[in-house]
Amino acid sequence: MSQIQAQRFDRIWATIRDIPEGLVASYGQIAEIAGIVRGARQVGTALRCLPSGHNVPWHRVLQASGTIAFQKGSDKFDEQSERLSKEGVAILEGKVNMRKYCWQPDLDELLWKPRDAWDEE
DNA sequence: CTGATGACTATAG
DNA sequence: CCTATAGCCATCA
Repeated sequence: MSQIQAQRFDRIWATIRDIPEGLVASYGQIAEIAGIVRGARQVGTALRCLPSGHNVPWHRVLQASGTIAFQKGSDKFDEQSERLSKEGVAILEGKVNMRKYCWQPDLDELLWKPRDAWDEE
């Protein structure tokens, strides 16, 4: 794996770490904030490649529709829905009300992150 | 190199 | 709401 790709993963993970507890974001949203155009699938790829021992709240990432990306009934599906419930995010039939729980980072919050560190690639 | 795959999304019917 | 389709692009075999 190249350096650039590793940094891209880091950026994705860092973005997801910024999602506050009790809120969620979509894959496309994470990609956009991380500065990756049309990168929804890459966000999924990055999460799939999460190293063990990470502290990334991957369960706060959902599809744009608010649906959990895993197949209903799978272990991952159950784990994600349980983790979200524990944080106070209501799950109904494997879906979340994005209107209510979607993370909308403030402009301040975005500026607070030094963009210089992102442009190194 | 090449083709298949997927933790995606938007659009159309 | 559901299915089908078509883009998408890093990974992986």
